[in-house]
Amino acid sequence: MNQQGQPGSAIEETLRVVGDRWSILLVRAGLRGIRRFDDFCDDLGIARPVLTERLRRLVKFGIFERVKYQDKPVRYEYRLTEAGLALSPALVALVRWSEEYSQEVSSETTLVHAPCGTELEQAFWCRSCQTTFGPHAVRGVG
Amino acid sequence: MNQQGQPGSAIEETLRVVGDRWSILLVRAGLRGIRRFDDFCDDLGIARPVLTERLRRLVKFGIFERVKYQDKPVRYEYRLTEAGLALSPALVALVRWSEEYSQEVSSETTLVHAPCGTELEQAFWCRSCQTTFGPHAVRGVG
DNA sequence: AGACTGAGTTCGAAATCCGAACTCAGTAGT
DNA sequence: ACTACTGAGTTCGGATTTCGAACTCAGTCT
Repeated sequence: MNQQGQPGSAIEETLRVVGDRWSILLVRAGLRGIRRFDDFCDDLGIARPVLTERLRRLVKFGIFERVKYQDKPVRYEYRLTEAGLALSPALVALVRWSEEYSQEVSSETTLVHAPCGTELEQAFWCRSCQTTFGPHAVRGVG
Repeated sequence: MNQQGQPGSAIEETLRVVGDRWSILLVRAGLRGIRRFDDFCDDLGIARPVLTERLRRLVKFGIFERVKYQDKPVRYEYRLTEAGLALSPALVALVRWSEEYSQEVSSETTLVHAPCGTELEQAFWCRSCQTTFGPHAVRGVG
């Protein structure tokens, strides 16, 4: 609603880190338990040089950490940090969107509350009102 | 991403549509009220040929619609559809992430619960448990 | 020795992106 | 009528990014 030309808004900020064709997919793979270079490679079909560069950047921005898991031949793997895990609301939002609006693909519900198996809903939470609410009640998107 | 026209998961599905460097930014611009070709161009600093191609694709996937708003010299503008609007939870998630974890830029809180002005939190909601919960308790992301 | 593992690098070819200049229909001013 | 301007694009050559395939390098297994 306003056109203040700030240097970089919050979204631009975030997209500078994960706004390419692969980063979000890498985070998702990480959430699914994938950690090793070759496994990322096989799972996503990403070209190896691109994977190298992408992982390096995600490490630099604190989304993955490069951890030595073996000494004899030195080997590293990539684990999601807390910041990386914190991207999951965005992933969930993207999954839900495709389930609801994507024209292709039969979308079964794939996201559930682990303890009870119930389909999850995404909501915003207001601490002071103690209520959940939807996107229409959000002010300041962007 | 799998080879060829494989079904692909929900996220891959979504990212095939909005998973490039500009599309999310275009949606955000749309949310801020921008509709005209030149205005998208100026606001984002996107190259014109790329903007042309991107808008065409987003229209094809039902996120924007191309609307004639004038006859004499025929002119079109681009408006977000309902499906486009429905991407806002994802945008919100990205904004929140940068506010919380991005190392650069002083991030003031920009997203609030409109009725009361309190900073919002994003959470998952289980209808049957009647509780909110965090990413750790989500099963099946992707 | 020879084959294998796993995290990368190197390579040239192909796809994308870029800014700048151009098009095209109509409008406004002198 | 001539010029300048508007707004939604298109065309151009050059720069950047991505690609797949093959290679490296240390150590291990048989």
